[in-house]
Amino acid sequence: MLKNQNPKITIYDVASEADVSLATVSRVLNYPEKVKPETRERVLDAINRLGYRPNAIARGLASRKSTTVALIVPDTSRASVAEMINGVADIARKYDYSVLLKVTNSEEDTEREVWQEVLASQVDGILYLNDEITDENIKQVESAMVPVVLCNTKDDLNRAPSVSIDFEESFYRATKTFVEKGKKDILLVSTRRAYSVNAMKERGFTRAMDEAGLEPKIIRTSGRISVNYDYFTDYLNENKPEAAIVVRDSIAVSFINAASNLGINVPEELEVLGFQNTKASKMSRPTLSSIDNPIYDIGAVSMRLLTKLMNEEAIDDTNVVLPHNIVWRNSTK
Amino acid sequence: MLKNQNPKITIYDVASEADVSLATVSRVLNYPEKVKPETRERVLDAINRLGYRPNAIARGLASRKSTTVALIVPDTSRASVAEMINGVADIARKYDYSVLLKVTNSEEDTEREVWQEVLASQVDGILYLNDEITDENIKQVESAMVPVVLCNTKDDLNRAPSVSIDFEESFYRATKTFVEKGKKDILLVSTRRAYSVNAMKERGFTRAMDEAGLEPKIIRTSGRISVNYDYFTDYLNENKPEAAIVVRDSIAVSFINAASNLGINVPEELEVLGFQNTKASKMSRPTLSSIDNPIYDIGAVSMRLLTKLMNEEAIDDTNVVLPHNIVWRNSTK
DNA sequence: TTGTAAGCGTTATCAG
DNA sequence: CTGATAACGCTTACAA
Repeated sequence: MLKNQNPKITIYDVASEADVSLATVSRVLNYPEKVKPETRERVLDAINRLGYRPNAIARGLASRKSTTVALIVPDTSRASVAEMINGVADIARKYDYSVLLKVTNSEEDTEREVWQEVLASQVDGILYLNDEITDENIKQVESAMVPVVLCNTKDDLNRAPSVSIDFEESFYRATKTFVEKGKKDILLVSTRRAYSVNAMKERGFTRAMDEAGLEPKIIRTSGRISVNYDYFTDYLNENKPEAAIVVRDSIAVSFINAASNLGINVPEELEVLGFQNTKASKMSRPTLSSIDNPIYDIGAVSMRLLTKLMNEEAIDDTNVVLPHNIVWRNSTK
Repeated sequence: MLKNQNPKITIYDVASEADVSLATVSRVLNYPEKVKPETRERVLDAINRLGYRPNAIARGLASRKSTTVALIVPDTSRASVAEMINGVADIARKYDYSVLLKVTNSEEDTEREVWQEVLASQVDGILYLNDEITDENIKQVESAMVPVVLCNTKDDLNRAPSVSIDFEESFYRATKTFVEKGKKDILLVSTRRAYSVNAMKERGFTRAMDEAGLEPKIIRTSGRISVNYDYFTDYLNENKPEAAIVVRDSIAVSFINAASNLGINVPEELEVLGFQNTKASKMSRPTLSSIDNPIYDIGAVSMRLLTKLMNEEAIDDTNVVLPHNIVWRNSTK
């Protein structure tokens, strides 16, 4: 690290080097077409020679735009959020936006703080990524002075722009697939915590079961791997479902492992379908069939939508629903 | 989103509300002890009443500090980087730093661009997270005008501050454990791409094998799950190692799956040890023993080290080596 | 097409 | 302990 060296060169240095005023330098940077080609060349030359890079902060202050967006996430270690971040980052780079990362750890206090910080930080837009949208969140979104996009979630009432698949429909269709195969005893494995997206999944499941005149059985677990395993073992000792649809791949893998350990043959006696299509689905044995949630695309499309909102471009629908499909592997027949 | 509403309130508004000069407001924010308690109260009151939040950008321009660090990562979807980001984010928040996330996609061009952007963005420090440190990287580090910390990697020559475990030692010790159990035919499964950290792991393995007078067998695979699986199947048809140490958990799981599929009993006939101790190790069957790389801590400690560097605090050693241990599960005896 | 000058919202240096 | 006032490095009318 070179300190006190490489004295920061500013727009003034470039101006005098190119023998123009600083306004002209600024123009070639922002509106090159407004500058006569020759002088433009001269300025560009000077910029290269000096290795000048405009100070993003000064630029932000003067233009009242930071070309930065905040990305608020609960926890980066969940496979679903990590891959989404890649999508966001790629598109952000493409449109020359910087990404300020804020991790809330799913704690309400932290989340409130984070919103405050974000508003103070002068970002031009916000990407909010969470499994759960509360009314407080919606208020936060509405009171923000910049556009906000919800990624991978959706407010039931469409009060905020969002990008996700149709969770309810995906579980409805998945359930129907099993119904059509003649399964009667179909189980939905959901989470204890009432994530609003899981509520949508449950609705899709229940609707399909109701339509088929079958009883919609739902069990709810915590998220921890070891706890789940024991819980599933107990459950499967008492019950013999023919098929199970699980709201998260990692939970589905625990479910399969518990079943296998009890000598229940997957998929012959019990078919299992996960959700998300993460790497875990390929590593499990048998490999896990899974509803594919196009998470990278969701990140990318969210960021793109946000750029449109920030530029006040016309948009037909601010609630984007991406298509999804089911990847069939060996945990189903 | 409320636009053109909630007119941005500035330090001037607070000043007049509290009937002091803006300088005083600035002081209560930055050096509260330099302000008489009564006026301080008055100002604080005004701040609350108005809901004032200092504009981070203006502050950055005036103070020539952004209280922002850049976090450069190759790809967020790798389990190891995602969890590290959590560690970085937690400590950054604790010290009131913002985190600018830059994803390079492991592409050299993007990486070069990213360094340029980062230098222009006036961050106060840089966290560089990659499996591979090239000489070009070291040059970039050295030419940066702000401190840089390498996370989860290490330059052989200690030319840059870093935080990681002792990769070589961890593999040396792991190998020795197998040697002491009487294994002779021990295999190291590494990657084709010559990541410098994997080179260190290989050195540790080779040293332990050499000391024991055993032949250090190393195979190298690509990173893709399906390709690996076939490759391992072929290999295990021809060879019957007694133990395998694998440079990454996900690869280790593929290796176990390939072995199991061939009827090779893990751990009875073949013991397998992974590296990283990710969630995958608990989901695999048999569960995977793994060298635990304390990745969250590495992120946290890196960020902490960076804060010290940025504040020019005295530091005894800028190359931090964190302890590690091995978690034994069912893929070993 | 280019230059001048007034901000942008803070911090920081000096007086007082 | 507090108040003026000059930066910070850039964008953007407005003039020329």
